Amino acid sequence: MLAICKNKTREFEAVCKRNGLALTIQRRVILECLASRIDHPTADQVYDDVADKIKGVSRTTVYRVLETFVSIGLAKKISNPESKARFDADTTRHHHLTCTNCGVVIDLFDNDLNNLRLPAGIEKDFEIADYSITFTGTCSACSGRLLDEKSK
Amino acid sequence: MLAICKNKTREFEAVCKRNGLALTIQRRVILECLASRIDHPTADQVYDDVADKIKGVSRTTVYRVLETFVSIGLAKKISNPESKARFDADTTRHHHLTCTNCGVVIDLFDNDLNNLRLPAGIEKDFEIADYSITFTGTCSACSGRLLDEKSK
DNA sequence: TGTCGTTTGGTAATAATTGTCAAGAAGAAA
DNA sequence: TTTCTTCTTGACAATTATTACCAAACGACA
Repeated sequence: MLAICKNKTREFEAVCKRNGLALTIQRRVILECLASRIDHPTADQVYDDVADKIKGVSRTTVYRVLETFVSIGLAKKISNPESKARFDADTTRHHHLTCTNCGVVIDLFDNDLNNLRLPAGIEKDFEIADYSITFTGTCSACSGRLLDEKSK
Repeated sequence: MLAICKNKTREFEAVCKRNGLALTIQRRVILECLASRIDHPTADQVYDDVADKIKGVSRTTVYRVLETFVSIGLAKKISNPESKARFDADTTRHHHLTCTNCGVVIDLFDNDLNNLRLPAGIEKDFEIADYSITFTGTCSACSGRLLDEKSK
């Protein structure tokens, strides 16, 4: 995890430089915060984290910086059925288990799923850059909770 | 398409009855509207459609009814990276091409993709109910547009 | 260190969604 | 079909999520 963060920091500096973006404290801390989490936080959740570390950060800045990260490829917005954006600093191909009960999003890494044979002929109408599979269902925490409620 | 709508209407009546829900004009029209579209509209887009057909519908009602449809299985919220919910009356397994430029969501039906071999051992920690693949990239309309802009 | 263009913070505005509650319709019973 | 009960809706207020704006502050480079 630490190694990942270190690499991410180096990537951050390189990508910012390449894109002519200043290395500000805000960008640095927001990236660190996002990269250290595996729970695909919303912008507001990132803000809550960051607010403890930088006195007086603005919510606006967090939203703006996250958007910047997406545009330069340092982060991704992940697909989810909620009506708010969730961010992920891991931009490599992987998939998600999302609990329809509590909304938690769990990463799923799987080599076979990363190398699907795509249906022939699509590329004519749509240039596919990447894909991600969203598995919907019930996480183990919610399974237990739901069973408990039924047994009452 | 008409046949699909007819089936959907029958399903609508059956499912409402089974769940003890009244067959109101609002629910009927909202379902018809959603089922007749293939573009995965947001709640507001559905509202715009429905507002023409029922005098004085409330936006609240549209949001509420769509949520009801999801809870009784007549519709799904589809996963997308935007910060608003999109709905789909087709609850059978299928996948989506979403354009990262304009946001359009195109259906993709493919037998192979519908029968993926899931990684072993997951089911212990997460009960998978279904899955859907989101392909991200550029739709043909945007490809053309982006090329045009470059050539200027 | 000074300059200059980039970024940020604060606030207001907008978009998306939800909560509340009285009035109005559906469905069952008579 | 009329009445009654309960489910739904509509109007409006309240939240939540996100964006726009602009003056002040900061980072990069000479």
